[in-house]
Amino acid sequence: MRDRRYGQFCGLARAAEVLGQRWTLLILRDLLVGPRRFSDLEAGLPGIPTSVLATRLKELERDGLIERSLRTGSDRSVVYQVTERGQELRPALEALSRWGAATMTTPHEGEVITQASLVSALRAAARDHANRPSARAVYQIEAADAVAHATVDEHDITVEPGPHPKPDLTIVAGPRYRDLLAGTIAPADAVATGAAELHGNSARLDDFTRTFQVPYSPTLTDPPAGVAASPGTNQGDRS
Amino acid sequence: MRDRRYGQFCGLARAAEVLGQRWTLLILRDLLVGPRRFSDLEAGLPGIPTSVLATRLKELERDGLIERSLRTGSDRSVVYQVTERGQELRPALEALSRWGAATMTTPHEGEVITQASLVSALRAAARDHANRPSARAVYQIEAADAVAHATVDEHDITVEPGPHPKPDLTIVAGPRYRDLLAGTIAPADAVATGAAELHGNSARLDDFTRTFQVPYSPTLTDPPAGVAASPGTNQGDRS
DNA sequence: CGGGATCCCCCGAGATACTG
DNA sequence: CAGTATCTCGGGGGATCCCG
Repeated sequence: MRDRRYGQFCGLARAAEVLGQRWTLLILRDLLVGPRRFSDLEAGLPGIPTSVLATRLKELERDGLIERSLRTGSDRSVVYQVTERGQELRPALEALSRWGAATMTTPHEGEVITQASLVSALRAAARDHANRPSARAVYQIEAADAVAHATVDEHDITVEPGPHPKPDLTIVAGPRYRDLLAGTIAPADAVATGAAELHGNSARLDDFTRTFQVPYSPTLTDPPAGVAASPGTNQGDRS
Repeated sequence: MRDRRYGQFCGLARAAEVLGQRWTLLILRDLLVGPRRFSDLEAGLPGIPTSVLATRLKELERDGLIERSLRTGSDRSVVYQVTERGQELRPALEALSRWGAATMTTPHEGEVITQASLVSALRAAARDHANRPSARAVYQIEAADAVAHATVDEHDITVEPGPHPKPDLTIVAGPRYRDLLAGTIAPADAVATGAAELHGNSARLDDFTRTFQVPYSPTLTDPPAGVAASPGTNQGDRS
């Protein structure tokens, strides 16, 4: 566990020392959705070696971003959860998410959509209450095997994993779904082009796209992605 | 140059693929201050291997964050500068800087302060114009061997490297200077405790601390830093 | 002298197997 | 379920060398 320091008295350098290791940001993304067990994390991060996950969890605990606790009750298992210090990362991770979302024109081959990635993407896309419709609504969003729901009122937006019992509108995302959030496709055309399939009060789609928005960088040349293919399959949450 | 991908259709994962390599964030920090030559970057990033710097610059160019250009005129040399896509990273890097700044209670042994780190730290600390005094002012800030100046008016704050010909107030930072920005030390006590030495209109210090602010995490336990020692020496800008 | 390329060494990540 | 152990291999740290 050597010193991967940068030797600079600088906030960005300090952040990079803690967060710059491989998989660290994605582990935190998942834990910011909610407490998770070791095997939950492993399932939500396809490809991570167990040894790396174990090492990262120890480092993050040492650095004060997360803590282990023993779940009480029927299943006495270990859960990891973010500390207050870890919570403070939220604005920075959401800014990074939005920046990265500009390159997501289409999934690369084999890319999956996990429950945590869907939730954190929607949280990052949530607009300020001054810049969105004031109507209350509950949306359910489905993409590949991931499901999340968003509860919107005048003050807050909360996004949680899993389905909702009575959503006003359910949106089943197609391959070009992201273009809908980017404003490249008009909501009215979304269903026609296959960007999304709707259930429920489809008139709410307009409100939805004005409530959640991702940036769009027209100058981007995404590396050739072959077929704009199936997002693959999701592992992870017992929702 | 293998695929250090994460295999997830997720903005944060995409960002981590581009930015998560070692030294990348610090290279971008320096380039966001202004165009730099290879040797400028090398000098401003003590400890970076030239091979890593060359590799990172190629990757960043490939990913569209920076571009090489040949400087015209007397010195025909190569300069690297951020593209518009690179500029879009500013909010995310500033959020990371602020988060990391909370751990900067005292410099670790051997940590240096570079020109670019000082400039980017001040830019990240600049408060919204709704939350700061409206007075115009020019501040010069000196920390270790680094110097920067900030020009504040009602609308904007600009921070640039190097000294200013006629600052209203010059602040020479001592070891506990950051506590001043964090609000842990009252401005009136700053000079007495050695947190800062002032030249010029010292009544402006109050405005300064209300214009630039860094977060403070009281729960942090910084690893033992030995002596709260000399920040070392700065390399870098020909200012 | 600026702008790298090349070399060696070793750490850390990936992959898989195994254990409390 | 929650990790540890072991192996291999690519990439970073560090020094040196090279080219226009």
